[in-house]
Amino acid sequence: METKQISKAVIKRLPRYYRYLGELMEDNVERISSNELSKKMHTTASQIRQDLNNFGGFGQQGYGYNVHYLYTEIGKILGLDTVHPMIILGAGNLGQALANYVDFEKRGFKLVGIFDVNPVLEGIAVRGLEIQMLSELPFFLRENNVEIAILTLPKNKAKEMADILVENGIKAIWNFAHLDLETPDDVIVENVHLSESLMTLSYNLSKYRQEHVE
Amino acid sequence: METKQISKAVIKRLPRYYRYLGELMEDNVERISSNELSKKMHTTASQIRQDLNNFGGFGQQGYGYNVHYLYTEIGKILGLDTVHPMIILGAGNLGQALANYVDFEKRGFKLVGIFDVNPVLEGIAVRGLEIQMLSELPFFLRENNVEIAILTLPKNKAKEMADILVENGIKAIWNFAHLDLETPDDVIVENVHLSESLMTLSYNLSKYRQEHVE
DNA sequence: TAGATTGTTAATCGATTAACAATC
DNA sequence: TAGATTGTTAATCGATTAACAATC
Repeated sequence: METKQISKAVIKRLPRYYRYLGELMEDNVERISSNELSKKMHTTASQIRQDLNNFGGFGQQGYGYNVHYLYTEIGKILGLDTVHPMIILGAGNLGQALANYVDFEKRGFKLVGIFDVNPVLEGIAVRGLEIQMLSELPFFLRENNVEIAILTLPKNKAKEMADILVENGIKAIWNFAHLDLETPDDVIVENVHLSESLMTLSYNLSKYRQEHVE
Repeated sequence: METKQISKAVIKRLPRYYRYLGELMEDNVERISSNELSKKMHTTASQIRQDLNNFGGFGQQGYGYNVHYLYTEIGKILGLDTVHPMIILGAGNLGQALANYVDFEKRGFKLVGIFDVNPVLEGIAVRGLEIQMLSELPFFLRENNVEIAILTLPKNKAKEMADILVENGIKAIWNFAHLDLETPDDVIVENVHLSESLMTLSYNLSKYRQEHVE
């Protein structure tokens, strides 16, 4: 349907615009020009205008952008105007940390289930939800409407569970496991590879050290 | 000193090469060609050769790359051959999750301290380290050699603490707080904005839905 | 030696920045 | 109307892919 393909780079920047606009709203700023915003965000006004115009003309010549309007529109583009039921697979520290992120629910990401393999955890409540056994997952998926699955399981288990998720019609996986999931094209996977992020940091640190040896 | 500037895109790919090479080693694969590796990783052989040649000629014509050698060399480039003492600021679920990542220590990222504001947590042991009060941080930094600080504090507190870290000579911050830190140029900041990652997922989900309405 | 595959240069593609006419 | 600032086209820059000579 949509033919105009929007680049990944643009999409990755949208949530950051959204965050800055939210802060401007908190500061009761009513309007902002691409130039002012570019200074705040350490980017170029040109990029901001180009990015936004992928989705429509949200501004007004001679005026700039209405902060509240732009915030709402970017929210819609990001799909934050609808509820996304989600489940967490893996109730370890990371899974529990994500379960307790208050901001998520505020943005429409509603946690409806949390699962683990460890029988010791069964029935323990996290954010008002009792931890269920992973073996109950297929049944749960058939009985409930779930959009997003968060994978905070170890590598092997994650791979296995990804297959089960796909079989049961899950269309989006937020993957924290250290592997690249092999899923059909119509399943959206967003990876968070924490160790890779830390290695990037380490690279920059090492490079800096090398360049500044006395 | 070093003048050849290596692009951020290349650096972001290095940890992924490192991961795949590690898996190949586990499978006892001795050598691999850029072409074979490109198929495994869903990228192009050309990109792999270009990326690696930023750092030197690690391969051999007619043979390919020795897996173990390349793994070790990329490890060195990423600074994984030295120990990086690090501290965690924020002993909530996320901080504790990161503290318990076994893989980090294996790669030289050695946790030497964990701090929080909450007095209730004081003295509780996480991975063999007693949680300390954030007020003790400046003293700790003067007495101990710390390279990396992991920020898993809420926004406001994170901003305040970043200043203290910089004042006390910390050169690298792994930032999980939902804000862009304002730090001097010689301080390396690597951001993990989880909510932005989830919004990207949400965008793709919404777009997919729009394109497939019955 | 012949075959394979790298390292590297050249061509293409895409993303960012600059410029400016349109318009509020 | 004059000034400001967008939306958009054109120019530049950088990154990816293709091609091939070098060489193991």
